[in-house]
Amino acid sequence: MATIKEVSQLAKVSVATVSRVLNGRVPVTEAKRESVLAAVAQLGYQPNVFARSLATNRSGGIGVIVNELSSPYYSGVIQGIESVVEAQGMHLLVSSGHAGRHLEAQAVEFLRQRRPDALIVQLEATSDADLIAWSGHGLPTVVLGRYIDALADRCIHLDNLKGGYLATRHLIDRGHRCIAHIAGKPALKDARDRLAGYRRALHDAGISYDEALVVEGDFMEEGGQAGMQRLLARDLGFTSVFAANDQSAAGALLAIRAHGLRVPDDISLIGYDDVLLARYLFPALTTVRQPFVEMGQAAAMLALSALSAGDSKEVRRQFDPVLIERTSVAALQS
Amino acid sequence: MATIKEVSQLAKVSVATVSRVLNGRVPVTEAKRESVLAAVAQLGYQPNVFARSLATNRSGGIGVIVNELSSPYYSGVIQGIESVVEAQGMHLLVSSGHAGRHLEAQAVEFLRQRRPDALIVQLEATSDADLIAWSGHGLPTVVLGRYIDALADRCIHLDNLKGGYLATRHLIDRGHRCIAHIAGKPALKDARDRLAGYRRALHDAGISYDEALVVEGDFMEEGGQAGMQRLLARDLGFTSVFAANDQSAAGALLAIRAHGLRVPDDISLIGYDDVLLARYLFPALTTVRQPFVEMGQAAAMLALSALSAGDSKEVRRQFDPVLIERTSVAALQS
DNA sequence: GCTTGTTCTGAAAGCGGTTACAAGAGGAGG
DNA sequence: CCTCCTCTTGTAACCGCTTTCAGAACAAGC
Repeated sequence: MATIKEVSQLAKVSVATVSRVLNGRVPVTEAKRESVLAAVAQLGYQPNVFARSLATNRSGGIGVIVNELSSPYYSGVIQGIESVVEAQGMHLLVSSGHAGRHLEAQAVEFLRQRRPDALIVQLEATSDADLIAWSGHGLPTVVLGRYIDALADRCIHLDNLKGGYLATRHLIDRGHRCIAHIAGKPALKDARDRLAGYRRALHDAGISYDEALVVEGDFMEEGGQAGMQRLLARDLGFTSVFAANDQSAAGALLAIRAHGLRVPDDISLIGYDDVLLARYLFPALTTVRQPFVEMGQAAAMLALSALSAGDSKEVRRQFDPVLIERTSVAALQS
Repeated sequence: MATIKEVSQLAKVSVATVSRVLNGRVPVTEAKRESVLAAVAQLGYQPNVFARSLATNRSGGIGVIVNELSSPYYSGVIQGIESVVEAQGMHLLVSSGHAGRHLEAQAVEFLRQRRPDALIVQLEATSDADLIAWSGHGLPTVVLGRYIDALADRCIHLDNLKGGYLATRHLIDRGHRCIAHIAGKPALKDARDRLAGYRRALHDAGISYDEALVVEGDFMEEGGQAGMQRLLARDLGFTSVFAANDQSAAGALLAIRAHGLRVPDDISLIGYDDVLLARYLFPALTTVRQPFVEMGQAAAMLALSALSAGDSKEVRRQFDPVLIERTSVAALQS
């Protein structure tokens, strides 16, 4: 593999000049520039990124941490990040598969050692305080899926309260008054916010909140299924269910069907996220969409803007959930 | 950020000694070793990976190229790769979103510049010859999802012919004799192999191959839907369909339903891949599973073994498809 | 006690770039 | 024609680590 020195010899200039031509921020005589370029082409020269990073103390990499690479949520986000990072000639360092506070911290440490120029994290178990401490530590950090006051200009998030409101409101608009909710683990802010949205929508419609109509799920199919079974066993006469995410909704669907009821004829069902499977469920799931890819792109732009002292003002940080109507919700005959 | 020099001064040894205790392949007196370790701990020292890479000419990174990060196929594969790569203390450099020969080559070039220690590629448009040429170029390369003779010990793949056979055979075993097939683009080897498996199963069962029963899809929902419509329009009296992947099957399901028919009562349907949505379709899709995560892990192990002059013999390179029975296939009353 | 052999250790030479600094070239102004 | 500037260029000092090489230290053998 050719080095800058070989290029400089072939082009009959100094290595400094080669470097200047390649980096282009210092003017170089046209004749020399061409000579260098010709030598570069002839040798197929490619700068050694290690040497460059050592000298500049920049890696050209953006670190990304998500909980699970293969989940439909995060993979959309990463896709979004990747598209803008790579368009900037930078690369992605990914780390995943870390559930729990300790493992998350370890993942951050792991990436930090690789010295990315910026970090984008979507962490669940880590506290706000830790996040604040880390991002103060010299490495520009973008926080995905959470809003932290102290890091306001570095947070990309979606208003989950509004999303929960939207979903519940949709059911109310269709005539439903008795609405159950399969929540996520209360440890997750997303889950709490969606629940809060649910409660506010009920409140605004003058429907009183009934604790018995809410069960705790786990954002997974099993939890949705189990939650729905408990709900059905209580026999409270609800006509619709808002599940805190699509997977829970899928589980709920199974339980409803196993109970001999039909969606949406007997029970209307609405999910959250709009992942791929929502379209494929039968009936196709009405749900609340989170723009994963766009949020990933925004996160990447924010991270990059922190590097180039650029235009972080223009990056959108808050995203709105939007209702996607399919066929799992029926209007109630009244 | 502390450097090795500061550590050496604090520990009152030379930088060489610090390096030796950190890398641990050269013996160091116990007293000095402890002194160094203490200094490292006190300073919170972390080696600079750029300098290390420059000196050793190893990056500690594994490059991965896939077509689409957010697809359920590839994200499973990446998950698998990531788990073993990170367990080895190495990291992942990912690049995606490259459809077409030219962009694929560009992605390879992009990653090559970052000098990963090995490369794992799942490429569709690139020819075998190019792959052979690239992998001869000094960078250990593992090829996913394809079998190339010249690279036999560097290929991880699944026997798609067997998978196609399995699917078709399953329908035959259930009494079906008139079986349609929604294929993938013939440019893709996977698609051709599955079709070949379909034909062989028919042949083995003494059923003659009817070209009119096969339509070309695109591995996506739209293609599956359109293909199914064409098939139905031909009115050939088939009782079952083998779709070349689950998404096509999902599309086909839509078309069947739109035509006023039911699955599996009127038409049995079988897919391929066993991605998440297969379980959630209604009826749940009988399909052929590809072990994505395991294949990713195998690819990573193969890549790593190429570095450590290790035990590549033990890595499994060929994987078998397995039939997953759900409820989209009915036995034919005869 | 001296030689020989075996470990350990430190000095210093890379690895391949970037960039501060100084010097040369050329043009403008007096 | 000389001086002063400005614009390019080359030299060389770094960036922080690994590793070779040679010397130091120590144990063993005679």
